[in-house]
Amino acid sequence: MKQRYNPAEIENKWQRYWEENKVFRAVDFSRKKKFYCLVEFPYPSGDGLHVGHPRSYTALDILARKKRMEGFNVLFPMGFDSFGLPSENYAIKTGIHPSIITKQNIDKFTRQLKSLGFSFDWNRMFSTTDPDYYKWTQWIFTKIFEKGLAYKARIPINWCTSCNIGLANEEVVNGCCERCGREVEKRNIEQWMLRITEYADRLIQDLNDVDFPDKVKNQQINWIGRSEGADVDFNISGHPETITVFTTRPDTLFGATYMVLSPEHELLDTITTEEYRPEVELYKKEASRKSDLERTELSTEKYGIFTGAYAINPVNEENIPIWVADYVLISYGTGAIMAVPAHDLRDFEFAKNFGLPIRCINRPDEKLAQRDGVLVEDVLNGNACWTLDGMLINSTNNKDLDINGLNVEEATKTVTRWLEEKGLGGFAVNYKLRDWVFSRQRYWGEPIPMIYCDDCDWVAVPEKDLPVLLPEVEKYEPTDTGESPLAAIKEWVNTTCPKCGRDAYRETDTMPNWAGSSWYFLRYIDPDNDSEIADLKKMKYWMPVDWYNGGMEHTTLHLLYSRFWNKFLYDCGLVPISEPYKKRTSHGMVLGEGGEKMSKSRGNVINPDDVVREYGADVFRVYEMFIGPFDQAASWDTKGIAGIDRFLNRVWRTIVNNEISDIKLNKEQLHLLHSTIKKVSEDIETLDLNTAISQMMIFTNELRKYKIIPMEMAECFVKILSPFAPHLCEELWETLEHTNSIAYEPWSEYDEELARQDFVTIVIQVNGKVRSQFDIQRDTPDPTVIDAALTDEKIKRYCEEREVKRTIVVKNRLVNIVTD
RNA sequence: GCCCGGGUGGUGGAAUAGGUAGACACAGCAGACUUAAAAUCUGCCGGCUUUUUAAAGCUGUGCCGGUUCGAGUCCGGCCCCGGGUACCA
Repeated sequence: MKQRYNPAEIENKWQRYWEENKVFRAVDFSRKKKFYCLVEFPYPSGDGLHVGHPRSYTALDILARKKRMEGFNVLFPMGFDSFGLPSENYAIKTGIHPSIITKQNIDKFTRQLKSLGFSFDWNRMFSTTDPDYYKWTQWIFTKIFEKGLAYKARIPINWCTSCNIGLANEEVVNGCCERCGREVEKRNIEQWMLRITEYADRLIQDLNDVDFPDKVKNQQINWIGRSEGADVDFNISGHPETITVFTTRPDTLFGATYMVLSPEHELLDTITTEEYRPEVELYKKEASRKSDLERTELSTEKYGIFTGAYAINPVNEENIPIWVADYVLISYGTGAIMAVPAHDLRDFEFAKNFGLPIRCINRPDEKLAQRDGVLVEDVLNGNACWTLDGMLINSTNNKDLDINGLNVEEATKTVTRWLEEKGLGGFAVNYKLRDWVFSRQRYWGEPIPMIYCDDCDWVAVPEKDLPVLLPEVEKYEPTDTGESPLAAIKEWVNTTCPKCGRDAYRETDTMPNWAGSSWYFLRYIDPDNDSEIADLKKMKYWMPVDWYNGGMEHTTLHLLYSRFWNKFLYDCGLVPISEPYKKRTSHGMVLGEGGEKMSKSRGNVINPDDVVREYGADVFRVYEMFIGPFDQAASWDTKGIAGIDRFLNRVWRTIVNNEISDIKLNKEQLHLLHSTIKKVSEDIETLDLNTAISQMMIFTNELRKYKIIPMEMAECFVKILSPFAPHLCEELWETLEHTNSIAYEPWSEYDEELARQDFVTIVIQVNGKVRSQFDIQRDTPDPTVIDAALTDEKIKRYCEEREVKRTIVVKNRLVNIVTD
């Protein structure tokens, strides 16, 4: 009589079996229905697998395994996103080539992943650093360039002085470098940019067609930050140029009392008068020195300088002073605003500081003002700011524009139309989303496949010359000029123009690590294709990804970028559908034992290898799923895992040590079995895996009470447990005298009728309080149930000397007796 | 500030559509087995109160109020925690 199973032994045995028999190969063009199940591939860090990784992989492995048993042809691939800084920084420290480190790390990850028994199709594995793969990453870039969506721009970018690297807006967290935490400053560098803004509207629109959590959709929509308004052209007194401003409130045009330019605005030098030039120059210098962090930190006190120039308000020809202030950003809208202090909080604050006029042109709606505790009088006098709806006043030029008496919406429409008619501006849309800074001045990334020729300008490297391989270098550090280490290799940099054959030089920037992950889901479909990114027919069979799970932290970066690339490829006719991911879910983080993030410095890191060694892979998998709701953060509990160890060993003992025979199931057994199959089947589809496991525990606790276990119960149960604990269940399946792998056994089915109970417990309430209960046949008619309730001994006591006014019956649940 | 989540026993968490709050598990306590320990098995386990035990009553899902026969669940106001975003005109 064995007390415990030996995980090491059976896990080894079955992992070998799966590999040798190619059990989890996905078959292209199989007649079965396809299911493409995807998890975000990892960056293979030197630390090895984190316990957070298996949370995502196990959940979708369970889903993938269930789908196979349900007859789907499942594609569940794995690969590695291996370009990036950690390997490069390690190379700088040790002088070992990043490719060697990367290879070691991938080997380690692969071994760890295999030890957990995930049903990946390892045959399709690749790494973004494989030249066979990044050839096509580069090729896609050349397509983007050819379509005019990649361009070089000399713009102020975020520069981390510690990493010596340009950062995308998305990599700057609170004005600091996402990686090292160092403050970020501004620096002008020529960068390759991708016009993701061109796709902004579609990236919002098409969210309607996909099954993503609202949280994810909202975050993407907010990140893209579409806002509608109007562009308005202002003439400048004494200058031929005009300054265009973007406003979401064209209705407030009559309330504009000054204008503000960003310190980086191109017309600032032109319009500044001699008298104010020294001050403005000084202010510009100060502003350029400030980092984004400082700019936002100083946000409490708005500060600016008068330029001496005046703009002419197009609606009423009024001269308004032009100021410069860094609360106006060059990177949004036109870098210039019209200031309406009476109806914009920032302008109000600024006007207060500098004694600029505040002119109310919108009488607040009484109800709204009352709700917000604002006195209408104060707004009318310019002593308070009102940004909400109301009735327009003081808003006519006494000629062709009069919006007095209108509300905000009506006035906005009227003014916008007027601007369009007069040729002074009109409807405009702006986005918070910026174009994607695609250049990195680093070594360990895909070389951007571009060649510069004095005669032909930038020319894309032709397909036949791809990939542009990373050359060997001696030093991996970026140069002090901020250029990539590649710039120092003259024989690599100097080349000839693919167009005209004259001397030319290569781009030395490399791609960001978001590049390789922007299309990897396509490559899994056809990983060995050496003539195109992937075969269109195969993509038509497999795409879209049916279910994509990943971290919440990738919502605004990876998820948006890869949707963008896929849409671009779709527009080129290279992929079959516009939205790559049909359904998206996100897993919560796995925290350390105290609820804190796991980190070496805290010394609370759990190593999956240790857990597998002590308890086995199946216990590890089931524990990670039992730990809490899948989409929420969960903290590791070393004691909690013991409960799962007990559970799986109980399952083992129950089936191995008991008599199992082909006997008929009684009513309770039928109900237990069918309700369990139902619960587990449904919960897997919603990734409520903790409650699925809980139900299987209830089932096991019942089953082990039996003297003789019916074969049907044993078999059905082992099948539904098998996605969770695949090694154990393969072994048990063999014990139950089956010779095939359980992986493709048909999923246990349930009968809706049998899953329901024959007898139900009816609770009796008196005036809403539970007083008694009784069992009765399911679906007993109401009058019978009421009768039974009223004749209940305890209830009789409660109802003595009281009149029963009303009875409420909830079918199969309760009776509530209302007395006076 | 704005946009999302979330506050349930000592702990992780359950609770379909407004219908028995605390499933399942961890920890704890008591017991069985054992020379002993581990493992395993059995029972108890929100708080307060009453009782002779079996039991019974009250109270209880962040706080205050409301709707309802009935609220963890719905509505209004507030507090706290987590995530995202931040002068976006």
